[in-house]
Amino acid sequence: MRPRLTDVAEAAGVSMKTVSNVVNGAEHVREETRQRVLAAIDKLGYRPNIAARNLAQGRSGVIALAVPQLDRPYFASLAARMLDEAESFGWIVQFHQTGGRREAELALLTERHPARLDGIVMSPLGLTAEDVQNRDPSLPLVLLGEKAGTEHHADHVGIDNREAGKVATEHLLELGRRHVMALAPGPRMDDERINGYRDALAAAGLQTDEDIVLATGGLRGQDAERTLGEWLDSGHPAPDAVFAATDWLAMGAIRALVLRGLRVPQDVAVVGFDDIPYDLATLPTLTTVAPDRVAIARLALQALRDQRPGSDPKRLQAPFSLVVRESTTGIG
Amino acid sequence: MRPRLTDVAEAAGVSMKTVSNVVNGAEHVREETRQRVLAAIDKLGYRPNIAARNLAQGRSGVIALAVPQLDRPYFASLAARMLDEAESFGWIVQFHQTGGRREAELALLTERHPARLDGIVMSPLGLTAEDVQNRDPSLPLVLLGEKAGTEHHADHVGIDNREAGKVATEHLLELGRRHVMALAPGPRMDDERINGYRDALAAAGLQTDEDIVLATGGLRGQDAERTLGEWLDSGHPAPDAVFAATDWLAMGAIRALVLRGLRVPQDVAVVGFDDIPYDLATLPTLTTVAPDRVAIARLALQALRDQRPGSDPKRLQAPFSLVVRESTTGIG
DNA sequence: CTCAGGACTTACAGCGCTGTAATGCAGCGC
DNA sequence: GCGCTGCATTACAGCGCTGTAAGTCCTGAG
Repeated sequence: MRPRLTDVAEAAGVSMKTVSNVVNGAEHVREETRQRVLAAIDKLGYRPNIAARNLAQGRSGVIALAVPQLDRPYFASLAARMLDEAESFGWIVQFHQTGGRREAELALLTERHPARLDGIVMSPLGLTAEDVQNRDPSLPLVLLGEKAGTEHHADHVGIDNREAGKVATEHLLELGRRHVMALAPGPRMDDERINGYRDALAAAGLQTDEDIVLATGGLRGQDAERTLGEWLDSGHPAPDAVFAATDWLAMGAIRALVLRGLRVPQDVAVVGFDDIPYDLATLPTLTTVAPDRVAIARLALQALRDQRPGSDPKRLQAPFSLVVRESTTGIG
Repeated sequence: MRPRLTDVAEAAGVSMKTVSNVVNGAEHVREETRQRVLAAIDKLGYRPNIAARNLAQGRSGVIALAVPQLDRPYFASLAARMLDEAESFGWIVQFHQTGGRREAELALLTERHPARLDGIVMSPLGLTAEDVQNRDPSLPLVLLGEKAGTEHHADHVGIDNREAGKVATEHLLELGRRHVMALAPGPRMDDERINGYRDALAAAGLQTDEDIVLATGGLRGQDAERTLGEWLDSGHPAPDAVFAATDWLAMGAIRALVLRGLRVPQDVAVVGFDDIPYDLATLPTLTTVAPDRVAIARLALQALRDQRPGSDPKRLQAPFSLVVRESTTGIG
């Protein structure tokens, strides 16, 4: 049988509660007592029973992490880091896949969960600002990512997309490219990443040509491949660089370019965004904006832990970096 | 306050235990009583408290899923399906990343977990057969994947790698290729996937040339790129097809080929293995063996649930299919 | 030397649920 | 009409922990 608190208490010659205090790092335990208790814990191999602790505390020790799809590399790598960090917060992470559908996201916020959750970290796609506003305020919520509007009504962790878009575009300009296309899912072309792109052009004294800010109409590589392909096929001159709002779009763009005989990066340099892990196995490997996922995870969990019902939403920013690879500087 | 079992009992005019029986679908409850209880549950919006149930039952409702890295697309997509299936089994899935390190994998099996686990599903890399054999038999364990040896001492779910390797190679042979190279992490060249490759060659009346069964020495794309690159650079004639034991190796191989002016698939057709999700954004998209991940997840969880200490290890096989894409049949 | 007050420790109830044993109550055979 | 059987239901202890209130012991000021 697994040792319990009482067993340790008996072995150490103290009360159950004192052992509990030691385990939970409470103050007001004499050093000598603590040592005796720790020795007993060690000797018996005691580990606390989480179910009992949660029952007594009225919490579950479980938080939910909701992403559109776990098998999308961006979310997988984010989830991986979230997992690492949650461990040090003492949380078990329950994963959910929403498919980006509003009803699935909403269900998580409103539904009574079989296991009461201590909080939710969600990367929303379908959720509206009202949905977030009308949620149960007793269930801590932290939002990730870039779904405009929602972030005003709950704690939010992200990176400075505008600045990142600017840095990515500046990299292209520094390589001497002057005819830089932007590719985003759109049609909402007010995306912050694209605004950063505009900032960079403006700062370089160039005028933004809104005709080469293309909306792909979707997030998949194929969407970018089709959009850019049609654009090229209709006789437009090829750009000498492409800034894509996500890595998938960048990869799709590279397909469209290469299939038409253009060389990347010699003819067209391409920058992506997200740094999804593909193990440097694509050709060419992708220059991209890499969000600091460890920081995102840590900030999100801290915010979740420290959230109090009724307090004002916090907006937190994690750092990012530009990772330069073959798609802008070439091979070798 | 959240309604409890007693609240429902009071509302329905029965005992707490009867409500419990209804909730848990027990027999011996009169239909009329059941209806009354269900109405009360519905009216109060009752949901069971998992922490309390687990405490009373001595289980935790949590299983662990351990994979080397969650941000590797293969494991991410497997984890995604595992999550879907676990829901219908009433399990919360606790994810773990082992990095493929034996000590991390072993720790999961031997360590006392803060939350007692109801079972572990693990994709082992470092674990030895002895480690598996000497584990705590009271903790149900199901192994996934292809770490030879371990599967004899615990329930195991996989696909028929040999048959799959054969099917993949046959596809290359059917395209008229005759000089088919095999690429595997090695140096253990008894890999079942490669044996399937040998089977296919033998069935076609071709002799296996063990000189073109190359060991990459690692799982990453770079490993395959370097291995194949060096082989080509040292003057060997290029094969007209490559069967790679994983998609990453296939992608690395494609890099090595294309960077040397060979066209895929015109000069060299390439088949991978695993069907990791890259959204059809690579160029060319990869022909590959796609394991049925839903089946794998379901079989694994069923096995976990039905496992009894001391019973003989079961070996379960999930189906697979060959997905034909550009890397063998070309573009368009 | 006394006593207030802080440091440390303990006893005990109770978190919400389930398992077990016990009880109630028909219907049945004799 | 009695005991028996088996279904339906109940009472209650207890899962292992933590919060609270109530101690006990010691120190230093008066």
